[in-house]
Formats: sequence, C-alpha cells, structure tokens
Amino acid sequence: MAFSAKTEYGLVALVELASIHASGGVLQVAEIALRQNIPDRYLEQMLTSLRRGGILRSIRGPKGGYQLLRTPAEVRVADVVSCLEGETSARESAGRQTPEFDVLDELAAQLESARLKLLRSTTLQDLLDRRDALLQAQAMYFI
Amino acid sequence: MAFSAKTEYGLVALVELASIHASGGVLQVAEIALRQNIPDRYLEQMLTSLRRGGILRSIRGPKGGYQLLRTPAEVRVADVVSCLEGETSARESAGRQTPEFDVLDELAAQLESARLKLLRSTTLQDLLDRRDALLQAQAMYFI
DNA sequence: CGTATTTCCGACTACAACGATCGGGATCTA
DNA sequence: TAGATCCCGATCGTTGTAGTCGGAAATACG
Repeated sequence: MAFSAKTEYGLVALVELASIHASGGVLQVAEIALRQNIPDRYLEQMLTSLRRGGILRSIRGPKGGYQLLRTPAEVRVADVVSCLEGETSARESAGRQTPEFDVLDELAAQLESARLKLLRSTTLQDLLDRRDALLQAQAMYFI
Repeated sequence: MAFSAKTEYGLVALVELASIHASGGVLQVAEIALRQNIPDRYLEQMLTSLRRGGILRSIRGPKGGYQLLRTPAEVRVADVVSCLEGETSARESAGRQTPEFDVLDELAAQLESARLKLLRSTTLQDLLDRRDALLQAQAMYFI
C-alpha cells in the first residue's frame, strides 16, 4: 500500500465528511471510527493534524465534531498527505556522496515528482465521485 | 528518499559494475564498498540477493567478485528494486473494508503503477549515462 | 449551575522493519 | 597449504508506526 495507516485513516474520514459537506456536514470522531472500523482514539490524532493543517475545523462539546473548511473540490489529496506524514521531517541527504548516489537522487526526485503530480491532481471530490461510482456498480450487481 | 538504503546500495553497486561491463568487469564487495563509502558486510547481503535474483553472478576465491549477467541496457531498475525489497512480502489488503478504503486502494494502485512505469523504463545503462553526463558537467565547471 | 459530551494535548507502549555487525564455513587461486 | 573471497545465518540497536490511555478544556442542555 502506498499510504500509511495514518494517511489512509485521515483520507477515509475526509471522504466521509466530504460526502455530507453539502448539508453543512459535521461528524464526530467516534461516528467516523465506527463506520470505518478504525480505532477512534487514533483517528482523533489524524483529525487534530488536519485541523492544524487548516483542512478541518472542530466544534467542541456535545453535538460537536469536525467539518471541512473548504469544498471537497478544493481539497487536494496532496494537501492531506503532506499534512499527515510531514510530521517526521528532518530532511536527509547524507551530504555529498558519489556521482552514483547523485544519479539515484535524481531518479528518486523524478519518482517523487510523478507521485506528487497525481496527488495534486486528485481532490476529495474525485475520491467521492469514485466511491459513488463504486457503490453504483455494486448496486447493479445485485439486480 | 524514494529508495531504502538496501535499494540504493544495490543500485550504486550495479552502476559501478555497469561502468566496467564492457571490459568483462568484475568487482569485489570490498572494492565497491570502499569506493561508495558504505559498509561492506552489509553490501554483501544486497549483492547476494541480486545474485539470487539472477542479476549478478559471483566468483569465489582470490581474484573473485561480482559480475553483471546481462548488459546494462538489459537490466531494468524495476528488476533490481523488486529483487531487493521483495523480501518482506506477505501481501496485505486487510480484507474488504469500506467503499472509502476501496477507493484509496484504487488510488494507491495508480501510484504504484506510475512508479513502476518509470522504474521499468529506466535501465542501468540510463543511470550510467546520467552519471557520465554529471561527471562531464562537473569537469566543465572546473575549466 | 451542574453534568454529560466531545474535542484537545501529551505521554506512553508494543511491535516490526531497517540498517548494520559478526562468526564462521565453503570455495578457489597461487 | 595459505590466504583471499564469497556464502549463510544469527544477532543487535535504533527508529518509526500503530495504537492506547489519562486527564484537561470547552460547550450544550436541562
């Protein structure tokens, strides 16, 4: 899997929030965790990161929960990913090795760039659309 | 960095071997490790994997070493990578989660596919050419 | 006002993977 | 036979990941 659990959990939570965004949607951690079958106390941490990253806002107290700050079409997957796995930074590049290593760094940069291109061109709305298409297809299957 | 140390070490070693492939090139672990400034006993393990993966052959005893089995143009980086990081397999896909997770799996597959496309289209010869171009450029700089 | 609900914050733990080291055996050259 | 070199597997320390937990702050509601 190309994503860590952290990233996956954060993204599925956001897709859930996106799916009810039209109706001013608010969801609670426990609710999302239950529906997605993931540990709620862990998901909490991801949602906190996403709030700090300016992707969500939170509402405390009874009837509280989380809410998207922008429309699903305005939230790129790349934003979410960088927000959730940017924590452990401290950039490495072990200081000028050999030409052979340099060439590999170039290739690694190409890979990173290709990844980023895809992640930047995909939004929560895209994920939501694909989910709905998938549900539609599954519904077909039962007719 | 998009590569693990294992993969990096293996690849730089292969580029070294590729660079002397014309002259029936053989290099010893210690030699490569010295030139690339990496731990020799560790590199040994990578070269063993590459031999088992059919990318290298080894020659034992004094005057021994490792040698490419194919020409640099016939060795794709994808081959090397799968050989070096395929060890810890035991494929996960935590068994049918939710539609939201399924959509993420799709996206992850797209990412994997883009990565593979690049790795399959790059050969040791390509890396070698880039290294030489880099050396050339650095030489220019000193004139 | 008090209580229940919910988010907030940070510490803690268990486990696996990664990077690396090491001892000693097999094989080959000279 | 001696020494070089690869071969094989065990071991180890560090780091990151996934997950748990205790308790504080905020807020709705009766």
